[in-house]
Amino acid sequence: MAISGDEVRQQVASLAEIFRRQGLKVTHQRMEILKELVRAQEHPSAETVYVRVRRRIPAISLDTVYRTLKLLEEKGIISRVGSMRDRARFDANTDQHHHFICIECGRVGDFHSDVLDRFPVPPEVAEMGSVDGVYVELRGRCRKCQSRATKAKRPQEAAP
Amino acid sequence: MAISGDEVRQQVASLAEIFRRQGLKVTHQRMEILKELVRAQEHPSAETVYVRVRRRIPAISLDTVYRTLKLLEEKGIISRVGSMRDRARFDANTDQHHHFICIECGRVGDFHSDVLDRFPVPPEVAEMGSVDGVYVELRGRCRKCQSRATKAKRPQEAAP
DNA sequence: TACGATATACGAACCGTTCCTATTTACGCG
DNA sequence: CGCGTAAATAGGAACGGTTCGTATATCGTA
Repeated sequence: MAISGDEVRQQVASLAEIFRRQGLKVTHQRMEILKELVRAQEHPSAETVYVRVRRRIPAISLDTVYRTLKLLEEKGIISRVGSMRDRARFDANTDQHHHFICIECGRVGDFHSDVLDRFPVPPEVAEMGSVDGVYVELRGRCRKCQSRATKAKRPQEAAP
Repeated sequence: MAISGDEVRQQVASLAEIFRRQGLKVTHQRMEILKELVRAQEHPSAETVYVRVRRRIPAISLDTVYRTLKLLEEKGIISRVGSMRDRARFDANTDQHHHFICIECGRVGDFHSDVLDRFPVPPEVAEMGSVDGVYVELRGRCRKCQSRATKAKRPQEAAP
């Protein structure tokens, strides 16, 4: 859940500052998109944000919404629910297990964990509904991508 | 990691049985698709499976691969990596938190868990690479979908 | 206020996935 | 072992979410 009520009004006043701090231009469209997202309680889709923002900026384009959401994500101002990979990946193993995923190359590794399999459902979640599965992703960089990055970076680090 | 080596050869012989047990026809295409998936070590995409199976069945269509993978998933014979939702969802909250997601309507709820945030990286994962994030989804049915399902089912249960 | 860099709107393009439909195939039955 | 029928496939067209290309408009600064 995001913030709400009076808090929103206070925060909205400083949303422009968030953009400025990142060296981004403060445009009408960006302000409304971020405002709408902060106000939203339910993790909206790009389309949903688009529809809502259009109430105030009827001429806004869906493309601007997509570009802005992507930008905000890159700057760490917002986040994205779930693992939006480009394509589906399949697994012949249907046993209870979890994944390590390289955020650079997409490599997937399996692992097992009793702690995760037995993770007790927190009371706050129990109120939301019934849980019948735990899906966990550990995200990081695989060996190969790590060493590749090191090789590429060393010259830069050595530079003034 | 799936099974491998001698195990594969044994299992392949009984793959047909897996289909029959589910009341599905045993076709050349299905056999090769499942065989390829069982053999694969790296959670391949539909496209990858397609390319590989085409080495043995040059005329197979990509559509058949997609239909078969979907079918296998529905029957619980294979699984899918990650949360392939239809569209991206965004969140103005960038604090460390996790999600409850209703598998029926897609509703998303946030929750916090120190246990998950502090989850120690298992040694087997440490060997794969460096971990810098834990993403957890508790999957289930939200209150609304639960009660809707109950209402819809009762008449059926009452029927002969 | 004018200028240069950056953003926007719009429509076209993209890409993974699914749908449509004619043809082929698996397999229970004689 | 050949038939008949329901089920599966190939091929291509369609689809939906997302991104790109480009001319125009806007922000922030000098």
